[in-house]
Amino acid sequence: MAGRSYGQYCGVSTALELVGERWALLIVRDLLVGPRRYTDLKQGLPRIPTNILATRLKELQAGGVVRRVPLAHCGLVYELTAYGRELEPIVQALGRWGFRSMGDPEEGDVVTGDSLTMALRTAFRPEVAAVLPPTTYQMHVGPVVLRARVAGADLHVAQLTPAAPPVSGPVPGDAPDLEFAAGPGIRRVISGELTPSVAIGDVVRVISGDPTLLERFALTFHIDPEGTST
Amino acid sequence: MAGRSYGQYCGVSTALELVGERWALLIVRDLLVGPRRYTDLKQGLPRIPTNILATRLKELQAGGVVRRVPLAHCGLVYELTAYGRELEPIVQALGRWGFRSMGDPEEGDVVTGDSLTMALRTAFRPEVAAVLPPTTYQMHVGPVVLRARVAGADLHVAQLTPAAPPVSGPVPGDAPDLEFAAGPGIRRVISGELTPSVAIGDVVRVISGDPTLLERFALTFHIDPEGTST
DNA sequence: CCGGATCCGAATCGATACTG
DNA sequence: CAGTATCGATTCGGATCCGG
Repeated sequence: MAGRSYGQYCGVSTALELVGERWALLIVRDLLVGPRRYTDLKQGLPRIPTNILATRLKELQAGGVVRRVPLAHCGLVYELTAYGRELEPIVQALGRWGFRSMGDPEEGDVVTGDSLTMALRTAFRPEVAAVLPPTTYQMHVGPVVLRARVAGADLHVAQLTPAAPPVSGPVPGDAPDLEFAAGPGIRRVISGELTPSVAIGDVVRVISGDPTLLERFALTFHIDPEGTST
Repeated sequence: MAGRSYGQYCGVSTALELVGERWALLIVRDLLVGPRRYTDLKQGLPRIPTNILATRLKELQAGGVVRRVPLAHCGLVYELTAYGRELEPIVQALGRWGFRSMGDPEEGDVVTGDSLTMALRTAFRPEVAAVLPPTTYQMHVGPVVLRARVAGADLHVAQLTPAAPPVSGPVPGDAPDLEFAAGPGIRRVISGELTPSVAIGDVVRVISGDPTLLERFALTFHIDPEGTST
């Protein structure tokens, strides 16, 4: 194993030995949304080989980043330790930094519920949201359906995607103020390259609610492609 | 190349495709200190295979992170683009996060001038330094010699290590207020596990100047091992 | 010396299949 | 559901070599 070490006594190289291997930070990204079972992770990372996932989870446990928690009645989940959760600002900063290098999606690229949830949390501007009225957005991106409830400086994202609708009553929470389906171009709305009004009908299709609320959405969720916001 | 893609349309995976490969962020770390020539990078990353270094530099250029700059009279240097420099807070955050997992150095681990320079910049607390008198520290860690000049909220680190001493006059700048040699245990001073007075004679050997200035050093450069500071 | 390119064995990764 | 096992395709690591 000495061959895998960077051979430096340094915080950065130590960090990279813990979470710098291929796929590791994407596993962390998904676990930042919540505890996940092995199968959930595999589904959220469609291209990860199963043996790599198993190996990474063992390494992350050995590094004190992830914990394996047997569930009461069925199966088990992986969850981040407190130490692992401290990676959230780093993962978000990486997401912000990588944001402006995302071109258009490659053939076969997917958007997952967890990645979109983290993207929303990354783009969320609490100080802007705080001065806007509480709003619930429901968005469809490909097969993913998310509900983002913004109230004051707080954001709560729920994934409705693979959930079988409960027999009685609609989805949890109140009805969304705005429901829309977005293509990949939603990225340009988040970055401000595209104004919401232009986006409507092009990359955004409003399903229900007041279309002008898309403006509020763009104010609430924003990533400046120039690094001005750090 | 499609086999190397994470297959996700997401800022984090995009970032990891740019700087997530092995060694890439350590190259960035060294370039954050300043432009470096190929040979400098190779020396600062003693364990990197030369073909990997060449490959990474090409990939980082293709990603717009690094630029290749021919020098006027001799050779050329690599330097970060503006986009690459935006990785500084991320590299620092990784260094802070990894800091508390650094055990004692493994056999063969090295400390380089660039890694120590970044470590100092990472541990530097401008708001604390601002209320302390200007101070110049000169530290020896293994073969590395660094001079850190703290003035108000500003820090300037110079590497004296491999520099042939100029024929006339001493090293640049004024004489250090405190000069000391530190072992790996200096880490415990930075983290506050060890008080400066205890450290003296154990992990720190004062060469010249007032030994009580080590206290000021520990106040100026500090990384809280608990994630309280984020 | 600087800035790599080349070659080769060892380790890892990726894809698929299989099991308790 | 939660992984192992297997195996070819890549990549990594170490060393050497080469043109300026």
